[in-house]
Amino acid sequence: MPTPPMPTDAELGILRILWERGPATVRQVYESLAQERDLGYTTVLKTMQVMLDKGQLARDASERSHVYRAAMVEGDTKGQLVTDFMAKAFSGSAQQLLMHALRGGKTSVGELDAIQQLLDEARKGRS
Amino acid sequence: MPTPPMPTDAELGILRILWERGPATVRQVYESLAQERDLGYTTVLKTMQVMLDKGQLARDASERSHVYRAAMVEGDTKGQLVTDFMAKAFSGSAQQLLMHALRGGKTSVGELDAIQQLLDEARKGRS
DNA sequence: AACAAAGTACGAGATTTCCCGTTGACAAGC
DNA sequence: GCTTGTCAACGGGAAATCTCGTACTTTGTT
Repeated sequence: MPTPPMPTDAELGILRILWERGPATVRQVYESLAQERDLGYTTVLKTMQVMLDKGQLARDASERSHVYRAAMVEGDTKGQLVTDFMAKAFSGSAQQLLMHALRGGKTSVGELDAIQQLLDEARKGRS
Repeated sequence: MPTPPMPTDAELGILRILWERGPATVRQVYESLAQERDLGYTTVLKTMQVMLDKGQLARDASERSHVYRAAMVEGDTKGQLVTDFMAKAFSGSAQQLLMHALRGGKTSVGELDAIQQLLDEARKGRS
């Protein structure tokens, strides 16, 4: 009730689509997800209905095709997710987290610049 | 076992202890874990036995109290974990990951410095 | 030798997660 | 009016996960 529970993996996949595309129907979400992995339409529908019950999603049911959207602030949810993951896997160390995130060298130079900017801002907040 | 599967949450808790303390007996892991949350000795034992079967842990059974250790390279496992998480929650964006990790301002100045160093090294690898 | 303490092995219940088939409502076109 | 297609609703099943109780084994102590 007051605190919607942490999304499961399947739920996170749906949230990610809604975060990227904005409010969407079940079919739109389904078609995005089906490109990544094999699953049925009713599976997505059921999951989104459950998420509606949990308070993770909200919807506009005025039209025949209901339009769903993420119910919570995107940044809050993501922050909670990463904090939880950081605690579970890295004992809460942001340094370790980034170290292993940059490993593999998949991060572009542009992204590195953006990270630099984030870092500068975080520094200002401390001093 | 070609590919040891991704650790579950409970398994990750055990791995984290072993990464921090090095090889340990079930009782030692149990006592560390019991400080964080409430659970039984046999629960930890059983989980570690399952992990042994899966190839996530290895053990020295020559002594009466078996000594367990993480079977895979710590860095590889952590890298895989963070890559997977980054894909699921942030569509693979390291920038978004760090942005939400630094949110909340729990990161110390010393850690920020260490992150800066990581960033510089990553930059060198690109240019 | 008998007993107690500590540890492992085994099995299994409870819960969560994930997935889909089926059904019924509704609308559009013939 | 009947058929066809789309969608939400519902129920439930299979698998993974987490947890613990019980039984057996080994070691040490009296």
